[in-house]
Order: sequence, then structure tokens, then C-alpha cells
Amino acid sequence: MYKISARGQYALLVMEDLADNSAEKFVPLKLLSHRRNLSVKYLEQILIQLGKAGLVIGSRGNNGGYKLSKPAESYTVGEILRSIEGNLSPQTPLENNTVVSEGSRTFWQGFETTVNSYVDSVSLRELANKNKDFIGFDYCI
Amino acid sequence: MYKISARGQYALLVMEDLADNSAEKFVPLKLLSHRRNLSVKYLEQILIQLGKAGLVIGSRGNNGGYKLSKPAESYTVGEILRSIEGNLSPQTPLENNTVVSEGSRTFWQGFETTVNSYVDSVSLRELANKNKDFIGFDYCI
DNA sequence: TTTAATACCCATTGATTTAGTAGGCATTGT
DNA sequence: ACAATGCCTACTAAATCAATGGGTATTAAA
Repeated sequence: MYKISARGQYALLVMEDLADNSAEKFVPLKLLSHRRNLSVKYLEQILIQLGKAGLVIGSRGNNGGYKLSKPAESYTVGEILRSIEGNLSPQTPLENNTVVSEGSRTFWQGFETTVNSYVDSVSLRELANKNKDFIGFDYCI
Repeated sequence: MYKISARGQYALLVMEDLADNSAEKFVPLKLLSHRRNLSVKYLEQILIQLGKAGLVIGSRGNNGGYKLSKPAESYTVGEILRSIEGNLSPQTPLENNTVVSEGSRTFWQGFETTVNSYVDSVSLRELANKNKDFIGFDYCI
């Protein structure tokens, strides 16, 4: 059906939230959850995945949470999406060891390249709010 | 999971086959099926869908089959894929009426545009074999 | 040193989508 | 007439995906 999964899109939203927040403080899942109206348990899975990919750093215990592992401007949207979706090749592997034409092969390769080039041309910073109209996390919920 | 479905890819293969064939003769499913090692019944579904989109013309009865409705060079790969997959927007609709940033909205719009521009930049003729190395359909199977 | 807050890990459920099969009807050239 | 074909509708099995839940490990602070 050719869609980025809900998880991929949520990952992007959460990364935006972390980018909007001070790069110093750890933001607990409870707050991210509140902001996006997603369950802590669901977000947890996403952030663990982002953590394993090295895109965020988690800190356990009291006052723990997550923060970006580098400045927002040095993430591409592509690396965030790929950390959740796997590669972004639009081609489903087909069972039949089908012989494909050269033109066809070229087409699919170009497709993947086009997609990756695009998503890697946008940085997380460009995506995020740049702190404009941003309501901080330090609220009591 | 961000993949064009198997059906979409088979549609492309079959359209290539029809493009390689004479534009005059109707090619029966039995032959297309044989060539791509797919069941007649499965291919049938795909070709009915292509037919409803006006991309192929079917003819019933003895000596019936399918043929392209226009010259191969005037199809874009995009119109073929969209006839099977629906629109190629990579964005899954999310439940939560999530407020997205302007940058985010721009990103997703650009994504869809990028994908459509690419697939519409390739014609069926460029994909197909141009009759090179093509083993004709007029075989007895 | 207890406690509360947090991340981390693993398993499971329910819904949806997808690939592929199947039966039967409609049409048409020979 | 009949055989070859497209057309239509339903179904099944497997895969995927969103989301929930239980339990453990870690840490700051009281």
C-alpha cells in the first residue's frame, strides 16, 4: 500500500518534540506521551528503537528520559525513518525468480535512490518548530 | 512497510509483456500467465483492474485476450502503479488529530510530489524490452 | 537505605491488509 | 453447439501492524 507506517510518522513527531526541547535535559516518556496523546508503552517501543539506532540517548531512573544524541540540524529525516522502517526500497521481493528487463531494474533502483535522496535532503531542524509557538515541557500534567 | 505491493509490480511486468507484443493482437491470460509463472486467476484480477482504469482493453470469447489501449510510449509507470496501488502518498493517516508543524506538512507534501514526479518520468516503453531478446507469444504451450 | 520514577525487555492480542485460490456467469469466434 | 476466453464475487491463509501489558533494572532524591 506504499505508506510509511504510523510508527515511522510518530517517530518523526517525537524527534521534533525532542528537538524543540533543550538538548540538555532528559525528557521522560510520560511528557512525550502527554504531548502527542500516545500511550507511554507504545512510545516506549519507538524510542527504544531510536535508541538502538543511536539517534537518542535514554537515561534511566528518577529524572531520566530521552534526549537527542546530536544537534537537531545534523539529523536527516531519512535516517530517522530508516531506523524505524528499515530500508526505504519501494520494491517488494517477489517469489518467482522473475527475469526482469534492464529498464525495469533501472527503474526500481532509481526509485529507491529518489526516495532516499529526498528524505535525506530534509533535516530534523527544518521539520521542527524552531521553538516558535512551542509550549514547553516543564508543565505539571 | 513502505513497499509497492506484489500486484503493482506484477502489473508492471504484464504491461511490459503487452508492450513487447504487437499492439494489434489480443494476448490471452493463459500466455501471460505462462510467461510470468503466475496463475491465470491471479493475473485476471490484476488485468481487470488495469482494464477498469482504461489502461488495457479486454476482448472476450475465442481468440480474446488483452492489449494495450494506447502506444507503450504514452504510458507513464506512475499511471500504471497508481491504477493498482491507489495514490502514492507515503503518509499513513494517523488517528490522533495530531497538530503537525508547518515544516512537517511541507515535508510530507514534498515526499508525495517527489515520488509521483519520479514514477511519471519513466514511460512504459523505457521499461520494456524494446523487443530486444524477446521471445514471442506465438508459441504453443 | 528506602522509595518513586524512570528506562528497558519480551510476549501477546486484535485488526487490517495482502497474496493467492476458486466457482460460476457472459461473450464470441469457429 | 462448443470451446476459449474475459468478467465477477467470494473466500482463505498468511503476514503485518498498532497497541497493550507484565515484569525487571537502574537511578536520583528523600
